[in-house]
Amino acid sequence: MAESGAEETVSAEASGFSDFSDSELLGFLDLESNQESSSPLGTAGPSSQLPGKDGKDVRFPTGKRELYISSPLERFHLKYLYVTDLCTQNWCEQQMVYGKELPQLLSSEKEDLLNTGASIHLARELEVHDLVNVSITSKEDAWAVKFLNILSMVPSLQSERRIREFPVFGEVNGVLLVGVIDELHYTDKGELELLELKTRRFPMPPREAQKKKDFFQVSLYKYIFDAMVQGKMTAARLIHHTKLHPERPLGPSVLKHAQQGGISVKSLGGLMELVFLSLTMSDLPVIDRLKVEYVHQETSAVLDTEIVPYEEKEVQEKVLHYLAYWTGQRGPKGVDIEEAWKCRTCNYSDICEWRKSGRVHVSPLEPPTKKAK
DNA sequence: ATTGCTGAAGGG
Repeated sequence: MAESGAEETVSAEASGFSDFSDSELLGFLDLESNQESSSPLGTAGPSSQLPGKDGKDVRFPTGKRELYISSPLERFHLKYLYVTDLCTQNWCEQQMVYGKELPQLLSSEKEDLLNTGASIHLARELEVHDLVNVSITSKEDAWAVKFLNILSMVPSLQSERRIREFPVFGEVNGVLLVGVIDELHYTDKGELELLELKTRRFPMPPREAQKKKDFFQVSLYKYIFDAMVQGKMTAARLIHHTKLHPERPLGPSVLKHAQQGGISVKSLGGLMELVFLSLTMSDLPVIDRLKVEYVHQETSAVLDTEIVPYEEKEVQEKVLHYLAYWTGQRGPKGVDIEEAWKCRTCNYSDICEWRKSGRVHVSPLEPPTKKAK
């Protein structure tokens, strides 16, 4: 489906905004907007509820020796978390923490692995839409681009096309989570299916720990996506978390591309309202099927395909547990002894406090145990 | 502004 869209590159003015890189806007390729597409019968999945009304400002007594230990969320100056933060946390929470504290370079071997995976993903993305560079100079611009992408993708999905890299965001237990869904499409049975592609260096199926993490990832995407289409995420809550300024003028490049996409907005606030209308009024169902596909990087051979059972309670429990670390209700936890093998490939095993605490006592340098047959 | 700030995922 190689549709040629307006391809355009706007180079970023190097005007002191080195902190902001260009953002990418998807080409608006489907302005015919076939809104008459039959709405697939959403086989009503388990209704997701977002707990945590939050909004309660905790007051710290100004009294004498009230010590306030800031939460990791505050210490790292994070207004929100990525879905993949929680997934890394699922792999090893302690490793995730070190990754935030010491974002050192990965080993080049690991870097190659990740880059190869990223380029395979990019190639797939380009199969369904073009990319357009948009100059941005503020976080409002960055979010506006994200919203414009959603506005272009929703109709595309509803006219039976697959969409890739769909942005999601949602409030869970008072914390904003942000992520990107790899792919969404309708199956021939009319079910809305989420597909997560995982590429692998070696032509072997994933082990249990890997699957557990990936299953959690897609389940969390569904949790957030469902809440979005059910109108549970509001502009007000998003603004609350991100501290976005809805009335701050958008940059010229963003405005230009909005116009080219047939969207007339002047402010971020107006754009946000459009997005929430689009999400809730487009007859989008909740996600019916979660699929993870493992593919060999070199040969593209499919190594494993998994249909993930969605257990809403388990997802909620896990998220609650992970967020308890972030909100300072508990300290970080490393892997259990059975998963000490993960330490072998961890960059932080030398300095790992969890290991020093003796909870894991398998040396990462220890040779693999030979299995006598 | 005194107090600032983030492409997400990439794979194991």
